[in-house]
Amino acid sequence: MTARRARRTRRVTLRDVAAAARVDPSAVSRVVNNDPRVSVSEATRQRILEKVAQLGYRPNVGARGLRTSKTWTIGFVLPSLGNPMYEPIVRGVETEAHERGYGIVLGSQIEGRSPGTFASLLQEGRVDGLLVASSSLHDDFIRDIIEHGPGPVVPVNRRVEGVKSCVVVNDEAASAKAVHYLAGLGHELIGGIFGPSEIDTAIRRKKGFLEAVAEASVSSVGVDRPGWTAEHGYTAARQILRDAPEVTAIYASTLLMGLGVLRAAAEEGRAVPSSLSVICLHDNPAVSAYLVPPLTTVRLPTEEMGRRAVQLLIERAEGGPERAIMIEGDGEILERASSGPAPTSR
Amino acid sequence: MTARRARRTRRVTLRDVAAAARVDPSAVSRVVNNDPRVSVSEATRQRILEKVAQLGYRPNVGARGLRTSKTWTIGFVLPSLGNPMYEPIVRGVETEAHERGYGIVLGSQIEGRSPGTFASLLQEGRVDGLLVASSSLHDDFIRDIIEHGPGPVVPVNRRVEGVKSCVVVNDEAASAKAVHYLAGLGHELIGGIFGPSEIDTAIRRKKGFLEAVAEASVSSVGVDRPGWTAEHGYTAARQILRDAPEVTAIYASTLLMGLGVLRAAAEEGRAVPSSLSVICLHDNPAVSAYLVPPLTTVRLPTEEMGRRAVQLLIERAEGGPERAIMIEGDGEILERASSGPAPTSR
DNA sequence: CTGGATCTTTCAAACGGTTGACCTCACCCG
DNA sequence: CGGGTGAGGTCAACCGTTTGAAAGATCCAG
Repeated sequence: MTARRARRTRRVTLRDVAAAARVDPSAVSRVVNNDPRVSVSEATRQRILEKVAQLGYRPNVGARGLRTSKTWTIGFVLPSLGNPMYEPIVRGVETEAHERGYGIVLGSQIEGRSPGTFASLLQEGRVDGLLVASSSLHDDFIRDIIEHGPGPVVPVNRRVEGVKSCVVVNDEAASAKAVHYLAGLGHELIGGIFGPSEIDTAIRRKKGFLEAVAEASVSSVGVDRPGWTAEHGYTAARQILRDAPEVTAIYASTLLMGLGVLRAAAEEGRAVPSSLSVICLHDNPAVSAYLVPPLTTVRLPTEEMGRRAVQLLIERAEGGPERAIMIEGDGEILERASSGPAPTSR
Repeated sequence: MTARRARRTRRVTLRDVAAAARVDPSAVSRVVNNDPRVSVSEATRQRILEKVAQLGYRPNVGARGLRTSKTWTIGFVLPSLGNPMYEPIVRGVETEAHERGYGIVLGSQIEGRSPGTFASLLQEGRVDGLLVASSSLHDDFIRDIIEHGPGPVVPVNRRVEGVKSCVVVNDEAASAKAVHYLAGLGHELIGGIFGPSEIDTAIRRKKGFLEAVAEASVSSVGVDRPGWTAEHGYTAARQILRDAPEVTAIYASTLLMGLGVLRAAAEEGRAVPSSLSVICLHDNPAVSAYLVPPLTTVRLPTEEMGRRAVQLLIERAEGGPERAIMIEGDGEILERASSGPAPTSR
């Protein structure tokens, strides 16, 4: 009769290691954690480390967390993952967290999920703190989470009224840069498509756009939308192209919106870029470079934003002060085929 | 002097509730968990529940997990989130997990992260099981995780040789359906673009494609690529269009690849769909509907795949048997503007 | 009024680590 | 030779829950 494979290798505990190395569990714990307060001879240290490696011991985070009240886990609330601009943020968050020994638990913002859902991540001791990257949650919702969650909460890529901590990029400057770029190409009437008018991120983008328009002495026609998707970009662009067909360029607040603009242009018979230039904020080269035509974008340091957000959150979890971080830089224009000189007026 | 806001509301514990309700902590525990083995008078039950609500008590998952060796958390390994086709899977996984009281911890597959990284989620007792949705990890890599992780691991959207458990959709049938659809439009030479030739998912899609090509008595020219991105689709399509310009339709294995095909077509001067039809597997309407032209796709029940995967994993974590699940259905063709009748030969 | 039987409640031992305090030597110095 | 010192290690309590078992309370029949 063949030996049945063991049902499941039991997890290796501190005690197992201690027994194998013939020392007290506390000694193992101190070696594993490099506790400087208690000395262990080099010989036993080696013996312990050897057994740790040999048995493949890994401390149980739950038990450790119980004692130290640290879970080594960060909660990350974000909207639909379908938006390609979240990819670099997630990568930044994941990488930084991983490097510092933290895990990430996902809190997708799925239709109609209440603030309590996210606050309970904190209440249940599942996470040490919460990152909120959703740019479509209402401020109240986020304040509600903060109110009921016993732990730090840091908004990412947006600010929330009354909440000091946050990590953002300079959306305002980037939007302005896009406008100046277009103005530099000779465009004199520029369409602008913005997000939900009550959300900080949308407000800052719009502000940067409008100020630059004034500064560059060009004209503009702007439209707000209650979301950031391709559909929002599409309907907004249709509206602009119908109401003000003289526009020769359109600025969109997000990559997906830019997608919608391209389609609207095609449907309205506007060739891009000869008759209409299109530019948008936030790049994801895996997508934007393969559109027809490839989309000109303003790249912002979003991966860094993710990393810094994790840093700030950990800092706060360890008792650090509230801070607002704006990552410097006005972005980099990635010029692709969707933008070009304004058509010479006839 | 104004009162300083409390530094942080301490977490409410079982003992706090017990003290408030003047009962033993164990009574609270049993009420909270509806333990049927021990009875509690209706009066005290009410008193306890009242205090629970009043204090906002939520059991600490870490402590509970320590005792019960269940973390109520599932690990989810997936590649870059930039791929819009993962969105529905993630949504399915997240929703189902949430409904069953589980949390999701993310394990992004970031360049050069070793199997150990993922296995340690299990070893550290962070999760009860692991879902692996990456269609670009090598089989060995996944077997390695399974080998070292003390807990169930379920591949999603792919099968792994030697691993029975998995959840997939019928990629083969869906690919075949795409081919028959094109054949039905009169296309007689169809290009096929596939993923990494050693990955099960790519193999099944290719198989379905080739069998349908034979069945429909049309010809084909196929290309394998070592990944699934727009760039892979782009280079593959260029190659096909150059080597076999007579093709009148191209099938791409993923949405992003389809994107690349559209761009290649534009660059080669092939109008879509009048001179070249394009279709791809897996839909994400937030993207595909806004391309120029909107992309015809085959939609598969990927959200359900995510849900079923969670179900199977939980089942396995509770001691259930290994099972392979294929979600029925050959997909639904979402006909958009990128496909049409074959150009009539001159 | 007494002795189960039954219902309600409490006790205490885990789970796997961490950590302040304590113990035991050997060694050194005056 | 006594005592101080420091290195090397162990003890035991604790973190917040769960859960088998025991203890108390209540009730009913004899």
